[in-house]
Amino acid sequence: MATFRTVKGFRDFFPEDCALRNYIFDTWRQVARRYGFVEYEAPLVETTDLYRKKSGDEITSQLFCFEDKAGREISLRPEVTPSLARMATTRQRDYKKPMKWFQIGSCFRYEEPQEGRSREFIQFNADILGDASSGTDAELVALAVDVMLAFGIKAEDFVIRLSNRQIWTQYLTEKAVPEEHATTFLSIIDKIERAKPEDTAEKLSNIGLSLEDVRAFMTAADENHPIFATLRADLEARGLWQYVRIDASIVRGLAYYTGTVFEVFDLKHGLRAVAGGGRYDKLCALMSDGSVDMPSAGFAMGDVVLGILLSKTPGAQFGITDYLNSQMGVDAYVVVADEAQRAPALAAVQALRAAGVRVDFAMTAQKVGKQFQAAENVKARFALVFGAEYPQVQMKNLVSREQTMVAAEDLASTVVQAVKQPLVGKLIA
RNA sequence: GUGGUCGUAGCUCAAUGGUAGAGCCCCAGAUUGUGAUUCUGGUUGUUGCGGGUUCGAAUCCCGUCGAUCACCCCA
Repeated sequence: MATFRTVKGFRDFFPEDCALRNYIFDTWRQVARRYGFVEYEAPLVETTDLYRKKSGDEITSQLFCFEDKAGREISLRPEVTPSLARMATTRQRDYKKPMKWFQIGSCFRYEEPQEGRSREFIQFNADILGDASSGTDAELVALAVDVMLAFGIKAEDFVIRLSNRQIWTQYLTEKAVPEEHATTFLSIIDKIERAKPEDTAEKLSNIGLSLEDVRAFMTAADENHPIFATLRADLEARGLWQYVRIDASIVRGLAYYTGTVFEVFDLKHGLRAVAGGGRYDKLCALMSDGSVDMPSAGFAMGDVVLGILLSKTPGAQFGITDYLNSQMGVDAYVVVADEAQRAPALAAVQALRAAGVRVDFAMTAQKVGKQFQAAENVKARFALVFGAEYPQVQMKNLVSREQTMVAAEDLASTVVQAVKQPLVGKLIA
C-alpha cells in the first residue's frame, strides 16, 4: 500500500489519462482557432481580493486561499474570468475589438469532491470582449455547440439551456420589487426546480411575490420572447437553434452576469453542467473602477464532466480511439537481431528520428522474439531488423506482416514514404 | 462545512469473530532471427490509518483519513 497518495480532490494523469486529456485540449484548441479565437494564459494564483471584488459569495466560500511568506492573501484561481478582466482592462488599448480570446488551464475550488467535481479541474474558457451585440452571444453559443459536435457528442446527447437575466430584472421592475432583493430573487429562481414549492413560495412572498405568478411568467418566457429574437435569428441562420432550449430558470450563481446566460447539459445521463457562461457587461468597469467600460461575454467548459460524458457517449469513442492511436504509437521499432549490428542500428534510429519518424527500440540486448513483442506493445507500424544481412535491413509491416529487404542507405527515405501510406486494417481470420 | 454508504494485492473481488485467497495485470523461463496461444515459475498485503472489545478482529465499537452519494453549488 502506497504511503503517499494524492491530496483530496486532486488527480494523477497516468499516460492513458494524459492522452485523453490532450485529446480534449487539442479539440478545444482546434475549434477555438476555427472560430478565430487567440490563446492566452493567466497566473494560477491571484490576490484573494481579486475574487472578493467580483464573484460573489458562492465562489469566495470555495476559495483555495493561503498567506504567502510575506503575509499577502493569495488564492488559487477558482475561475479565469477575473484574471481575464484584469488583463483585458490593463492592456485593452493594445488590442482591436472585439477581442476573441480563449484559454485552457487548471482552476481550483475547495469543495467536497464527488463524481464530476474535483478540487482541481481544467477549464476551457472562451470570451469575447468589447462587443455588446447579441451576435457575440450567438458566436459563443455556436462555439459551445461546435465544440460538443467536434467531440462526437450529437444533438440527441446534449442541449444548451439558455436564458437572459434581463427578463427577470424587467419582471422585478414591473412588480416594483426593490433592487436590493434582486440577488436574493435570482438565487430563488436558480433553485426553483430543486427546492420544495412551499419553501420557494415563502421566500418569494418575503419579497412581495407569489410563486404562481413567477411560474406563469417562466412558462410565458419561451423562445418567442422578444429578448431572444436577434440571438434566435442568428442561430437559426447558422442552423444551430435546434440545440438551444429556452429555460428561464437558468440564471447562474455568479454575481456578474448581466444578460444572456446559458449552460450546456447532457440529455441522457443526468450529469452536472458540462459548460456554462453568459454576458457580463459591467465586470470590466467594476474591475477597473470605471476607467474601462468593456461589455463582454464568455463561457467555460470543464474537463471533468466532459470526460465522463465522453466515456458514456458511444459516438465520441471514434475520435478518442483515432487520437490515441495516432499519439500513443510509433512508426517503427528497430530490432537488433545481432548485437554486432547495434552501432549501425543506433545510427539508423537517430537518422530516422531526424527525418521525423517516430522510432523506438530495445535499449539493451534482447531476444528477437522479445523485441517483436515490444514492437507490438508500443503499437509500432514497422519493424526494422538489423542482423547478419546488414547492410541490408529487413523491413516488416507489422499490420500486413509483409517483409522486404531495404538497403541501409535507402532506409530513411523508404520508411518516410511508407509511413505516409494509409493504414491497412488487420485481416480477421 | 453537514449527513448516508463504503474502504482486503497494481486492478476486479472472495474469505459467516478462528491460519488472508482467486482471477486479471506485471516480471522471468519453456522459445538462441519474428509478434499469437499455451504451460511453468515469481513479486505483491501492517485488510486505509489509530485506538478499543475479545482467548482470538478483515469481520464488532469509537475516532480519523479517503472514495462515493445527498445538501450546497457548479466546470
